[in-house]
Amino acid sequence: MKKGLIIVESPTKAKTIGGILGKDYMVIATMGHVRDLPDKDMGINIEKDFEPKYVIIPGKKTIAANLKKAASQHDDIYLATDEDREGEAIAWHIMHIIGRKPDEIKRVAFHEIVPDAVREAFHSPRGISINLVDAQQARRILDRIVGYTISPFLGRGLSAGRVQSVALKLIVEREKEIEGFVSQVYWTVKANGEKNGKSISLELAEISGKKIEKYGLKDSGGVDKILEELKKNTLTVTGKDVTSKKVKPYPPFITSTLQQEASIKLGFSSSRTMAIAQQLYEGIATGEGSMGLITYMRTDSPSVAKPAKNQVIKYIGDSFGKEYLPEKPHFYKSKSSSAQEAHEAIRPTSSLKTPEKMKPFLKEEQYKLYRLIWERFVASQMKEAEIENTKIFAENGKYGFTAESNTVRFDGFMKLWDMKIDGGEECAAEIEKGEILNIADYIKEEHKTNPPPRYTEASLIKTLEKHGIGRPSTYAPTISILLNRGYVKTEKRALVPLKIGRVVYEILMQFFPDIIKVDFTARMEDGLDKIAEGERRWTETLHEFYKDYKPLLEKAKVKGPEYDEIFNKILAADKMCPNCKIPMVVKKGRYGMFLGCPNFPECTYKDSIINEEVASEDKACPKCGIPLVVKKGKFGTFFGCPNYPECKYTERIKKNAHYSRNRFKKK
DNA sequence: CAGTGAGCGAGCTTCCGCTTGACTT
Repeated sequence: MKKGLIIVESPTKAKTIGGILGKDYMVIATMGHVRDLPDKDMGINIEKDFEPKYVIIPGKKTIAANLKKAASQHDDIYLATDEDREGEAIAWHIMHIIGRKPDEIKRVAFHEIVPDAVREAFHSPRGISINLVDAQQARRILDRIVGYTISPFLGRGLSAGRVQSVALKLIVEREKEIEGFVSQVYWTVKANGEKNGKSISLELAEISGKKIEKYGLKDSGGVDKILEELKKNTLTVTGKDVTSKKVKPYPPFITSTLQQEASIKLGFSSSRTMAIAQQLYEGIATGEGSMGLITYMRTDSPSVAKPAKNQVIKYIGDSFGKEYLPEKPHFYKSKSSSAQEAHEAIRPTSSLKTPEKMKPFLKEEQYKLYRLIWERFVASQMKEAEIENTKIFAENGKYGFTAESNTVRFDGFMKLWDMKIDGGEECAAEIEKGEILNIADYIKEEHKTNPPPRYTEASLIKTLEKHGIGRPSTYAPTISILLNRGYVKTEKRALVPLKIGRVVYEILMQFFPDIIKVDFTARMEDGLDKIAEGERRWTETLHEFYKDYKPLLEKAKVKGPEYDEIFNKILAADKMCPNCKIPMVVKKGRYGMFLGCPNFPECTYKDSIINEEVASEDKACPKCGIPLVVKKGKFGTFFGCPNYPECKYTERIKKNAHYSRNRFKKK
């Protein structure tokens, strides 16, 4: 008989804990949630104080059975799920599944899976925090109500939710901003010359002591006059300002920053980054057996376990020299108030496993990502870089010019972590006050203002995180949902809304504007905090939400003409029925949306809706090498080769293969 | 589920968050 049963979420965590505590304990992994609201219906009795109906998740029946069996064989049961809202709820659900009372289980938690922290946690077990569980229930139920009432309102194949719909809103509104952007022409004036054989360029910054605003010179004729005047005089250096500044390293990675950097530096999508990180976490076969190379990859905390910190500090001293160590070790904490910090930062499990040493055991993409994680972590504990900044001020009559240069005095962490420092004018440091500059020419340069850039997966995740929307485990899946539903597509890594996405956005703005406000989640989180702190009952928070939500729902049920107008305006734009010569309208059938003639049933002409932008994706026939075209078949639209019937190549439209929501579902 | 080379069909699938399976010939 073993001493006790330990229940955790992840199999890797189970293995590590087993290794620390020895064979006296049995460790089981739940693979995340085991019990949840049912899939097929709402599962909430709103009239009865939002009473939830929980069921074993279909794909988790075996795990639930294993848990029950193991529990019956052990007296001591330790629920060691993550110490956050979801982890507490998982522990609570397991308690119910195995049929134990609160005083018959022990709740233990640790933020770092290192021997000291784990042993200490097992010495001081606590009970389940029902307040935290209630906060999770409120979150879960609110999301279910929103998702399961708005989605059917939109129609088959379409969906809405607290997180995905805000993501969609950000993308659509950015696109509108770009479409409505009016570019403005503006000018800059430069003085180009040389000193000691090096070129220098100063920019006009002031006129009569007044600073020129950004995009301030809009008149080409006026700029020409300035140039004329400038040519009459010399340019004298009137000031030189040298300052030194320290640049701190970046914190070690958390999920969102890893996804951002992997996108920028490696060109990986969020889901690809997560899949590769998962491999590094689960274990890589090296000469000394299989071992996890990185810590857990779904985290919102940049904190670092003490042994790991000591190890990297020693490594830096040994490999780079003591001068690369900061006076005091850097300490990082989360910037986000919504962070739950159940895990530590994403870092190598050992700093001594350098990317070069590990390279023989890694696939190319694994190596690239591991290297990024390793370098970011080691750099995060290195000394600040020292940058010397030189500013030059020069005058030509009433016109003031400036030039700037940056020089790295001490590279510090930049020895490892590439950071762009704008060098500026290389000879600015050699210029002295009082000097008359040798200016060959004054020129004007034409510029135009640019619209804001489209979101990329990385910048969207950054924005969502900033507003506390979504969690480390959902950033990549949320983007996959938008892609798979045909709401958006990627174009050179930028997210571009499609017609279907615009329809959903317009409908949500019309009927549920409050739900897709960017600060909706923040306000929800405030409510959840109150529940977690025991200041409020979870049902009260839900009642308060539902009081405002219900009228919206009632109003939406009526739909009204504006509902159809939005669909027709975007999806049936300019499509005419060839028989009746009148505009077609969007119809909703068993198999989804299609275009029909308003004269139905007299006229039965119909046509498919094609999310045209999807069709324009640069997909080529692998046999013929020519772009595929959208075809219509009995199961809807698909990509086909234009060479049909000679070439019968086909491809399914949409479906991002990286992620499917229903992987655990069984028939 | 997968699959599609023509022309069905007018209300039943959907959310967010946890976590990666391991079929019997």
